[in-house]
Amino acid sequence: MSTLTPKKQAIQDREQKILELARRMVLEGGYHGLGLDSLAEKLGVSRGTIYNHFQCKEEIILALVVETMSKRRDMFQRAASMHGVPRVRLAAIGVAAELFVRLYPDHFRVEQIVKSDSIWDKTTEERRMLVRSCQLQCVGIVAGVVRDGIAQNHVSLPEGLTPEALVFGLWSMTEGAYSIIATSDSMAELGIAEPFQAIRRNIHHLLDGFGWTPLSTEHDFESSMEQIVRDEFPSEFARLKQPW
Amino acid sequence: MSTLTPKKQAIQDREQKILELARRMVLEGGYHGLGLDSLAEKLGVSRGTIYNHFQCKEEIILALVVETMSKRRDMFQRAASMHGVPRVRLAAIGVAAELFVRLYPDHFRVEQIVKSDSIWDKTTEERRMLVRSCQLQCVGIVAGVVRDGIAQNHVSLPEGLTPEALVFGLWSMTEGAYSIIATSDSMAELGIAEPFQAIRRNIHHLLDGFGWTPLSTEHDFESSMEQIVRDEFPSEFARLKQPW
DNA sequence: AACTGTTTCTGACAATTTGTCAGAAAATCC
DNA sequence: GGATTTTCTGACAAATTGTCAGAAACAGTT
Repeated sequence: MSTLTPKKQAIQDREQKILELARRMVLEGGYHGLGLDSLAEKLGVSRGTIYNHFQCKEEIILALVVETMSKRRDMFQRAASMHGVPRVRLAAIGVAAELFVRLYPDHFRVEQIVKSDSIWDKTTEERRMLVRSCQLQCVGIVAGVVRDGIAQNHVSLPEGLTPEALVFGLWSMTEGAYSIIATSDSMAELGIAEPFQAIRRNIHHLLDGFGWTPLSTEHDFESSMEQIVRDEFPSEFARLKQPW
Repeated sequence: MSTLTPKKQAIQDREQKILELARRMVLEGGYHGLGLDSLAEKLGVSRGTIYNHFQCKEEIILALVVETMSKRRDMFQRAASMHGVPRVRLAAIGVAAELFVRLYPDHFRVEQIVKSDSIWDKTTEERRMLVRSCQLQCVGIVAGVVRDGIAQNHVSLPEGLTPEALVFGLWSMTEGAYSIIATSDSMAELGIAEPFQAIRRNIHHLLDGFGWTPLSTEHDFESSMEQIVRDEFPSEFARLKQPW
């Protein structure tokens, strides 16, 4: 049941190759960097063949996003299931998010492109559902850790603020920060020498603002996070170019 | 010296009309919604005439972004020069930022498009400089208020954290939040019923985390912000569709 | 009003690029 | 080895961007 005919296998392999090539092209030149003619040539097939795999160019890009989001969700899941107090597990998810954008900057960039370009109309409902589902899962994983923190009396949210609203804050800050970093060609010019460190510290202070114990004044989260990246994400850590 | 010939005046007026029409088209269909053929037709001129105003399509879009950023900078400037303690002035800038995205969602969306699409290569250095300059000014305005807070001993930043790094945190959170709101078609489904309120509260908690007095537990910033929007931005307030 | 040099406008043209589809080629089955 | 199904190709249509030589409109002068 799992063995495919050689032909079917070749087709399946090609789909992966299409996505790999497409990602590189989108990374280099955005939406317009992805030319189906050029893609087909690089792949050694005709353009028609590509349309056997994907209904249109937009579907290829959305497929890239699904890959990206699944990858992030898996890393989040790994981080959230770590041992430790909720606030450290939340820090672990932060580590995962940072590792993700630093190791796969091209993934993040493709996500950005999809966000703003109006490509959604042309895509299939099926694939859009996949994107939405990944998003919900990511929020759910983080909200779960927040609920653990509440259950263990490490934090108590003010009246009317749901765990999801706090997740929204964390999500917003990381999303916005990575987006600014990715699009601004000189962070130093803006007066921000080490943006990744700056964002980690801002996140700590946000959680401190909610009174989530242990506070960052009581616990050295910078060290914790460095340990997490070494222990929980060893292979990813090894592939980092810049030091943590 | 300031009176133009009727013809020159007409040309200048047309440039504004091009931008107005272009913004509407980009808003509706993103980068591809802006077709120069259709734009020319709506304007009652030929496509060649449009190329007399702008070197290429990308220049039009970047011109839209310059309009947007100038508008925001002016609102920030107005908010920052308000009377009051620094933390309230910072809240006023928050009000300005929120007002801006709520009153001019199309402006924000055009900014998003420019961010991810790779249109920068084709644009002129001159206009890119304008964008960069607006960005620096916005950061500078906010950082100035942060410095005021430090000078008045209302807050003291931890070792190694510059005012710009704190601004980066505020900027990231608002930017990310608005981006998520703009692209996610159902915030409610994610468990966030009132995203704008959620983000205001997250910002308050972030500043609380830095120990910036008055803390949000000591001062009712929600009321302050409502008062600011009424007093300092009366015309903008009147144009809000949804209640504050 | 007529003449003249300049500015502005037009629309046909070339160059790209996306998506389609009838027929060719290849693979699979019996 | 022949029949049937699947897959692939490349020519075609349609849309869109940017160019430019010539047409039209304008402004200044006599």
